[in-house]
Amino acid sequence: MKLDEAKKRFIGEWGTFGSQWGVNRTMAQAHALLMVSAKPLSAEEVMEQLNISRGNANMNLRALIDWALVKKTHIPGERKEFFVAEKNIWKVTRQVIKERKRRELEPLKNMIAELKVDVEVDSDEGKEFKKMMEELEQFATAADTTLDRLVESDRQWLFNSLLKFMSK
Amino acid sequence: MKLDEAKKRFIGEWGTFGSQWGVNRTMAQAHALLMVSAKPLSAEEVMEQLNISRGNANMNLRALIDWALVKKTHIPGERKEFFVAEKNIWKVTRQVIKERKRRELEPLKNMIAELKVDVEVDSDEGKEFKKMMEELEQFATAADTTLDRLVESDRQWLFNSLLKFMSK
DNA sequence: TTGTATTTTCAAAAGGTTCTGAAAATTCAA
DNA sequence: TTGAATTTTCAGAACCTTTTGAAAATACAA
Repeated sequence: MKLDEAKKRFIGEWGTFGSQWGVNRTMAQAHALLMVSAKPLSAEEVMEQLNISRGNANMNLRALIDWALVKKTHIPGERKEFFVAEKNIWKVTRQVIKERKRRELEPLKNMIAELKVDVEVDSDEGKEFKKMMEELEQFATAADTTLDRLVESDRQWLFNSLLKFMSK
Repeated sequence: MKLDEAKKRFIGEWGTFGSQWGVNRTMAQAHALLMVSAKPLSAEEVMEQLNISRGNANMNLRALIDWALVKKTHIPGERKEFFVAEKNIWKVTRQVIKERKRRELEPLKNMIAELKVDVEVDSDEGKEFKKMMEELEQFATAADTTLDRLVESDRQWLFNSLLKFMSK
């Protein structure tokens, strides 16, 4: 298989994968394109390679920057801006976990905590509801702390934890 | 806060949370509704509580059954079918991980393995690409095995691993 | 400054997903 | 069987998200 074809397939699949995870397909594709690109690419080049409009390229590249998965760069002698992706997959994963935790898990925890406190528990059903909220809170807290540890830890974390399990 | 209002807020938020994770909002809401419901509900009741059509209720309840998050039940003397959700949040999480792993991680792993083998590595860029695929594969495998362990393990896993980290 | 290259914005269009509701199919008590 | 209750299906409508592309804004060399 030619390199170009392999890259295209990877970009396509990564886009599909992303869209299953609530990430806009084009954003995931742009990320994949930059991940497998040896050199920084200009907005123009991203437009051409993905067959998308200028506006679309601009919007999705900025979203990637917002997620801290891509950085702007300058090339001496060039006026254009160029874009480079973080290529270390562990760093990428940690960054994604960090952002999603902040954007999603925290609001959820706040909501649960609030409902747990505010709800009237006069009926049996009320007590059941409160119990469910307490379990959810316990779960969210455990997940939160574990993910924090993962984000703070070095790239070996997953392997280490894996080895521990293997040797049990 | 009245129990009904608390339930409504929970259902709404759970729907939002789900839609950020690529799950149809209504499906997540139906799941939430059944999670906080003390009794099995009929399709009719789900329609009423969520203000959705018969077809929509049917489709999403079946999707929940397909994900093994909800089961059909019968109530003596009633002809209708009723629906109950798995209420143990650890079981729910394990089930979701299991399904998504199967539906998403496995195809991704296959694709990467294929590209890694098939790609021509005559150029430096080709070598770079292959290296990236190898890193991705390594990562996917580590994630896969760790998630398998998590799915197979009992509900204490997260707490145990948490304690280990705490005591380091 | 001025003029050109480049980036950003955003209203409208396109595309995709979800929902509705009525008709068809199924189930089951009698 | 029959027929009423219940569930399923699916084409079209509604809704939501993404994309386009041209105009406005910005950056910068001269």
